[in-house]
Amino acid sequence: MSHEGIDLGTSVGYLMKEASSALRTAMEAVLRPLGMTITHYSCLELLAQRPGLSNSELARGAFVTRQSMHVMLLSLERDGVVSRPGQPESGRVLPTALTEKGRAQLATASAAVRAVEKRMTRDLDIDEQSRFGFMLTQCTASLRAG
Amino acid sequence: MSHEGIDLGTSVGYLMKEASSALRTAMEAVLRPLGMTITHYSCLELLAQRPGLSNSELARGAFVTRQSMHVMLLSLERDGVVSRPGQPESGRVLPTALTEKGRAQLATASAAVRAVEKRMTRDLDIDEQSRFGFMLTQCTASLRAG
DNA sequence: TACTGTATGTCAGAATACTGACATGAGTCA
DNA sequence: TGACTCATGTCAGTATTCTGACATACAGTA
Repeated sequence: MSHEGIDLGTSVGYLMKEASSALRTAMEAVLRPLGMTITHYSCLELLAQRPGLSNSELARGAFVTRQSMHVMLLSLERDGVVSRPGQPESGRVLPTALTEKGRAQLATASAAVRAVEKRMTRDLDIDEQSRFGFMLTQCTASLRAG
Repeated sequence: MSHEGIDLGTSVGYLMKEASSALRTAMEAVLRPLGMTITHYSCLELLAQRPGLSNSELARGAFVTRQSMHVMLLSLERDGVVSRPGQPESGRVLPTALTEKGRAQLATASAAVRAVEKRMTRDLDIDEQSRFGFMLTQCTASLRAG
């Protein structure tokens, strides 16, 4: 009576978990010396590309709950890396912005993360990289479609 | 002065994080009704395929620390899902085995997870799936090579 | 207007995984 | 033999994220 389960060696799901775990480990390794976590970095990178993002929007972009992002923003605000208005302009949304200190922090971190990403895909040529990215996007869409 | 960072929309790293986050969410959604977490399920699946795995080996296979797996095994043992000898045969390694209850639990969970994985790759044909898996493996290897 | 549904910011507590540390056992090598 | 290195199981404490909950704000609709 053998278990008709998932062959971990060839399961795309397992391989994806393995790869993302390796990516996570590699990113933590380069961010730790900078005193940053992955969520910390993700938050800064998101704000650099789309300034004024709200707490909830940042949470979705960093793939954590808005509660988790909330505590992250509190500490980033305390450290003077980001700033938020005391009162919302309309509704409840508090748009967040990078400070100069935040931009400086991000510059270093972003270079380090770019190096990791480059290392990850070093065995894939341009066409393969774009094909790979497209497949990942397809997987994401299919999973979310339910 | 624009930020020369990572374009999140096309970054392979970001797309991978997005996909693995979607996979995680989908797996949690099907495992939660069964009263199982992803680590819980991973542990059972590993044991089904390679009976007698030690705590440390299970940890590596599930991509968590051996300390985390240790507390997981304690609760699985308490629930009668796995069993370990009271004393090691040699060294300090305690080989773990699934109980009948554990096998039953796994059968249900494994079917649910297989369905999720199938959904994830439903837009990829056989060749693309194998190509995708190979690319993931390459990424993992490159990241670990440092 | 009133109502419903959806989204937000925030607080509190629980669950989960992590880092640090220690002792034990096996293997290697001088 | 003894010293050294490495991997393991385990304990303790910390950190991070999550779930649950609440009040608030807006858009759409009857």
